[in-house]
Amino acid sequence: MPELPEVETIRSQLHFGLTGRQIAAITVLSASSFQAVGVPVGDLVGERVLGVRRRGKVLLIELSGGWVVLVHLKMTGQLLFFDSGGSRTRQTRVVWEFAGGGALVFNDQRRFGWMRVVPAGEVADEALLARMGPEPLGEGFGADVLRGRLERHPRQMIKATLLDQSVVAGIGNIYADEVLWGARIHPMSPVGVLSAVQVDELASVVVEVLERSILLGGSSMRDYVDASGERGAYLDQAAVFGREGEPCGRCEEAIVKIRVAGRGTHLCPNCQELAGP
DNA sequence: CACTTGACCTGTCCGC
DNA sequence: TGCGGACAGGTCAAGT
Repeated sequence: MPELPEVETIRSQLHFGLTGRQIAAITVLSASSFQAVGVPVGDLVGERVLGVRRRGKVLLIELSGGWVVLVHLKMTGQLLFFDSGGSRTRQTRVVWEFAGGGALVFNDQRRFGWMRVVPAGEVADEALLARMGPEPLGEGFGADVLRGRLERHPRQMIKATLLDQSVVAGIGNIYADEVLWGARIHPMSPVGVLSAVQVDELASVVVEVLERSILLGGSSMRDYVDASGERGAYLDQAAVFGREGEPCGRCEEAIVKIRVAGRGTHLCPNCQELAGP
């Protein structure tokens, strides 16, 4: 569930809270949640946090000593920062404690998420990162870049393409639906039939929606909270996601929920017409 | 190649 | 009240 706006919200909080802290202990309560191949966990004790970056939905916690810890929250992961103390729950998988107090707590109900320790020089070799497409909020992203990425998948349904992290980084199920409503594109439209105007519109809506969500603290379905435990407010004003049966904000037609590419998909059947060849 | 299904997990919600 | 099943959705691997 955490997509780009949620991960970015956590990133900025952790960058502020963790930078400069020294690791005093790491406790792994679920082995599959903490992947450190060939790296004794004890080797990280004493290292300091240099900063926290983000690539798509992946967080990169940079440590002294040449380590980087990648974090993917998948659907139910939470990363909570405590300035002092730090409380655990039944879902707590990993706890970092810092010298002088404070803790980073990784909760993950379903254990799909992970923390992965990687030497800094090998971060670029991570397949997930190596394949990842452009950052939609990065410099240079725009209609031309998006068009270039979409051209590789002319027959694919646009929703499946937007969910493909190698096309554009950071978009998940919630924002794919929101963005397609904003651009008035049916999620099942083949990429190749979209007009130039539609692709232009899509590129600008992607940026608008993601930026607005960051301002609102992201989306909280059930599990997502930011690093201080707060829920996000984006879904309070979402256009279609989670609003099946409610009137479309543009035309009053009832929002419907269908299945596209194996995912629950929300759209307005009136203003998102299925483009055909 | 495009698309679907299943796996990875756990919790909630629905119908009977 | 209990119980089985569908569903939730990020990513990868395997199957159609």
